[in-house]
Amino acid sequence: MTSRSTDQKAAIRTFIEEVDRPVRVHEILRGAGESVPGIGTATVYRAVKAGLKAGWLVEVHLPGERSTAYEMAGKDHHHHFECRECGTVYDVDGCPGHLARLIPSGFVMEGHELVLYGRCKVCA
Amino acid sequence: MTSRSTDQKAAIRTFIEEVDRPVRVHEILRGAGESVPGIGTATVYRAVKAGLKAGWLVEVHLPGERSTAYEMAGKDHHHHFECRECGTVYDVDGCPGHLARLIPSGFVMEGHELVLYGRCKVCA
DNA sequence: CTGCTTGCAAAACATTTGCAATCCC
DNA sequence: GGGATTGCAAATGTTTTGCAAGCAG
Repeated sequence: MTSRSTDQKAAIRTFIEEVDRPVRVHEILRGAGESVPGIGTATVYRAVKAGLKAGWLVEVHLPGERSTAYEMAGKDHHHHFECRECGTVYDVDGCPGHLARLIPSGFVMEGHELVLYGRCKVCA
Repeated sequence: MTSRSTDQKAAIRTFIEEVDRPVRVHEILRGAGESVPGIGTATVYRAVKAGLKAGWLVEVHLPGERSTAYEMAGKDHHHHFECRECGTVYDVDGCPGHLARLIPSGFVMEGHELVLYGRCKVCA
């Protein structure tokens, strides 16, 4: 039941830390694959699942994307901006706040997710 | 290239109109299947794709859901609330607004998507 | 009739799981 | 050595596409 350290896990976590933006599994596979050739898809999924449970990773859901993205947890509360031109996802600091006022009484708000989209500085 | 009217297409559109909330393909299949028994999955996907292109349908992406949901277009600007208990998705009127202030200068905002989640009135 | 539509089955993807071989401790 | 871990392949679940048969116009 104890967790062991392996080259694969290290490469996966290091890659996600270094890119510092939401990445999808196939990007992780490519990135971590440079340090550990032959790394398998299942290994990435297992590491990601473990990271979510351990709390050092969080999911990022992007409208229009069929695959889930992930980024390091522990950042300040923030949201995302997806460029419709190049597909890159940027972190956006800040939050509109006071969202609970939007829901009907009797409902309990536990969280929210916000994605802005348009064109980034490079593509505008 | 012309579009013909069929019982399947009518049933699909009618069902989505009547439920008046985001629905997934398997829900449409069940709902429209009551009017047109034997309707196929591919038919629903094709009708949905056509609806998106024609503009009377819009996609709704729900965090944590593997399948995309759809609802009628043309409603007033609104967002969604997903109950973590029963999975039902509700429309939420209103919008935090002033979101463009969150993005760095040089970026151009074209739209946004917001999903609130928690427990609905029934499950709270 | 002509050719758009449909349902079925197979194909394309994303994600998960079973398993034998392998590696950490 | 013992059990966690890995890569592969098979299994799931979602969405798309090829195709022969069926219906709208």
